[in-house]
Amino acid sequence: MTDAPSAVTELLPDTGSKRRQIRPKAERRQQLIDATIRCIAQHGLSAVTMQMVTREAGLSVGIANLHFQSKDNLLRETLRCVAEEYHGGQIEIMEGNDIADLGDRLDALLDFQLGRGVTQRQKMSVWFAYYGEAGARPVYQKIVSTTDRLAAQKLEALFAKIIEQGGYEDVDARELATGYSALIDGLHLALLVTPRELSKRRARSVARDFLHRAFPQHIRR
Amino acid sequence: MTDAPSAVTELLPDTGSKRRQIRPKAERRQQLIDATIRCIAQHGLSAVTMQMVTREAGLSVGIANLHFQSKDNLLRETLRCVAEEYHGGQIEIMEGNDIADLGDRLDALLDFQLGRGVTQRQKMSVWFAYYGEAGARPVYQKIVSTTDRLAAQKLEALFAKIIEQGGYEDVDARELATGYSALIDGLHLALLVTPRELSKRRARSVARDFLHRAFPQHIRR
DNA sequence: ACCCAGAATGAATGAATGTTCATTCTTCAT
DNA sequence: ATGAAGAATGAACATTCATTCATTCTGGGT
Repeated sequence: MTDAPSAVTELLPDTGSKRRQIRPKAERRQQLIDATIRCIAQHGLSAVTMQMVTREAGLSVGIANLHFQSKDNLLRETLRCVAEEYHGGQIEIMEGNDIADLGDRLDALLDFQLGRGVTQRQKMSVWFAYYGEAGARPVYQKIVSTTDRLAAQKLEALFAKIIEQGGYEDVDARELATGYSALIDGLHLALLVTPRELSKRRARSVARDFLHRAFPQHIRR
Repeated sequence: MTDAPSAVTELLPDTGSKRRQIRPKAERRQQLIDATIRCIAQHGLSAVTMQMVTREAGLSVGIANLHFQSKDNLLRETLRCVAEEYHGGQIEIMEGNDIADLGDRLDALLDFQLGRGVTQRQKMSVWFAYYGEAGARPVYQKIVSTTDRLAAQKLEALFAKIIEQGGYEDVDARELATGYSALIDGLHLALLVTPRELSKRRARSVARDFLHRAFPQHIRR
């Protein structure tokens, strides 16, 4: 449930706990982004403060403005990081050729979308925290919709191939891709807000059901 | 697109614009909640301030703490208001007997869920703003899940009746209800974040497609 | 016509937050 | 060993925000 200790210094074997460490810029940036994710998940986007984030990262307050120029920018980069991880993972599965059978590839996609990595409460919380603000902040909208569009295109292409292969009638790839994406988002939401009502197992089952109805030859019940 | 003037005083015909008005408690509460909804939609939940809300309502800052005891409470009541409007509307359609044909009733539900009232950007923004914070705020979770559960039960019951009537095989009411709810939520999300990619018209078509696949006799393509 | 219960106001207050920058410390090339 | 480049620190500052409350104003009851 809880994560690893937040301060990197705590993980290193020999250093005294308060020794100042100098690390490359990229590493510090990631460290701060990870801390931001944990803070958003635990306290909510609107309650996150710079002091909270830097303390969670085990660093001083000034460092956040050194590596990111402002709180706004840190939050932006954190969203970009989560979005790229999610969409990147999807795209890798969809356009990779390591899984030949299309049904299996769809299965792998589903496992990724509703599996351990993505549906961790932390990541889901961040995801929807930003969605909540997206209506008022064009920057967030842009980050999400840019990565989103690419993934949607790949999904549509995969569906089109499956439709062709299976000779499915009355199935429109674009329409179905939109529906499937919305379904997955909705299931994530339900897992986040009402986890008692919906287990991950059942969420997967619901999504498989959707796919089975469209592609009965490729996805078995 | 934009709403009516915010200050009630502006609407009244004869009063000078700055005359102080005394109104019953319930009316002021609703006035403040409406203003809060507009503010959240326009600026995002995390940017909403008391001054912003009271100015939007055309009232002084002190009044918010007079009718609600704190900002926290105002936000809570606003969520409750939106949640009850949404779920109440659904339940009314589902358990009302004014629509005899089950297919038509399902159609009415879909129209409500993706029609003018609910998918106004304002309401959707509020809805997801709270979802975003729900992971960190048990109070929000409780408000949403309480109303949610009731609507889910009614939907499951409606689906069960349709399944019985149509003699549909291999369709589980509970599973399908979960999927449909998730789909609608996901479509709302897409309408909010990527309105360019998805029109309301197409969203409705996607949802109808889902229902058609499950209940071909009741919902025609 | 008068009064008063209580609705409404908004300046004042104190707490919290983002950002800055003078200073300290670490590392590594020389 | 030494010095310089720059990474890291955290006290200090200015700003913003929620909340309070002494005061003003309104409308209905008498």
